[in-house]
Amino acid sequence: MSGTSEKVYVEIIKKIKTIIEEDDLQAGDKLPSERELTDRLHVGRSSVREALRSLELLGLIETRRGEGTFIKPATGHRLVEVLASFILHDQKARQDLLETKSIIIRDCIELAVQRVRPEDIEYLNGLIREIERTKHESDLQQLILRFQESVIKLCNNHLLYRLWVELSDYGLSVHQHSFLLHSGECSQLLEHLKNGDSKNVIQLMSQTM
Amino acid sequence: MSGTSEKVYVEIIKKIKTIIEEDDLQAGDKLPSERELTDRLHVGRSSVREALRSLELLGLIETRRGEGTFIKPATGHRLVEVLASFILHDQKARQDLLETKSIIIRDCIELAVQRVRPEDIEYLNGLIREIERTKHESDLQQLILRFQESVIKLCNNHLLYRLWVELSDYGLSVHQHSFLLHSGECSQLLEHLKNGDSKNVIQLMSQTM
DNA sequence: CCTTTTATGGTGGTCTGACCACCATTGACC
DNA sequence: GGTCAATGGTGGTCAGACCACCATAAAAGG
Repeated sequence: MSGTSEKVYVEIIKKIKTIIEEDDLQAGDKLPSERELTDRLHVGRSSVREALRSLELLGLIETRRGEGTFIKPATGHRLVEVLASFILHDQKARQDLLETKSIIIRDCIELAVQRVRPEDIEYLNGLIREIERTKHESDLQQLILRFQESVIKLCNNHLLYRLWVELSDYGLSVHQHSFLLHSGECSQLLEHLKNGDSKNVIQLMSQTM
Repeated sequence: MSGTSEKVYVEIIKKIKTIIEEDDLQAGDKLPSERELTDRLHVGRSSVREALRSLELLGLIETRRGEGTFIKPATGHRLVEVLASFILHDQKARQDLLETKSIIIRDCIELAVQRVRPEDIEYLNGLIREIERTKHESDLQQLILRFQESVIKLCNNHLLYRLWVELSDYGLSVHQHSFLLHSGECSQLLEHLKNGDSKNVIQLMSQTM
């Protein structure tokens, strides 16, 4: 007859969300400790932990032993990992994954060529100069990955960008490694981008599956 | 120095996945009880519960008090709910959402017109006949929703379809209600589909935000 | 005075045991 | 044969205990 038919741990998740909003907590900020939440919400610590563990698996928070629980910047890594391992069973699913990623890339680039600004070009130019200067292989990979991400980000749609990131991670869990452009292709891509030639940009980025 | 630096509840999730694979459990099947998992995996029941609650929040399993824990068919409802409430804070995010959904719809339709088969047309025709016969408002909404879903599904890419579903649910949590076609528009849409006229199909489906 | 070391309190991580509410089945009763 | 109560299994929740880890403060050393 009471109001709360919801499970306690789901209620706690909502309360935590309320706390975040009321205290205006941002990514990186510390949440109240498990024991404090236990006292404030009048529930058992195990229920608090069930709520926190769920949010952790979703990638929304991060717990550091001996320190506390912290809000994570919104990326769906863990989520992807779990969903991927549960969902990517059959061949059809993998094929759909590749097709979808290809489509999302195309969508991003089409928006990108419309929305790219001079300062974006300048930034990418700087990256390419760094890429050409770099001697170390590991640094090179880092830079090229950042270049690719930056190109996708030009779509100026964070949700679409995140979809790309998640699909890339899905793919990673299938292929075990990611595909990077060569340094020469980066400067080619930038040229096409400057010319508004979306077709060739898409063709290049589609290699980065 | 041991192998397991991972948290116990994450290990348990992996073990559960293994159990599902080895026993070839399908959606709807029952998982071992919490106490049995406790014994089999040599861990505490609270850790087992942390794992199960996490999977429940992800929408991968369902627990029924007094009965047991069951595997759910893969849909991301709860996930969407949680992510939406946590992520959809600012106006930009909502704008990105609408744009992304619009793009995904376009992608689905473009694939759909390439892949639609005669039997699909026949099925949609049947739905339209039902829609025209129906008198009850609630039945009508159900049918139109199924029609819209069926059209999206024609893309024959389950991942893309699920993205659409999730984005629709996101949108639902913003708008509090969904937008349906009118019954007349359904038959118009089917005509365009038969003619391979993706532009007009996209235009109609884009209203269903 | 400053640096290093040690002690301490707070934090998450895990396990155990207990009790409750709920459900399905069984078996006694009518 | 049908009805209903007892029973055992299940998830739901709580309380307490102990451990490992971290940051800080206090004490020791230079």
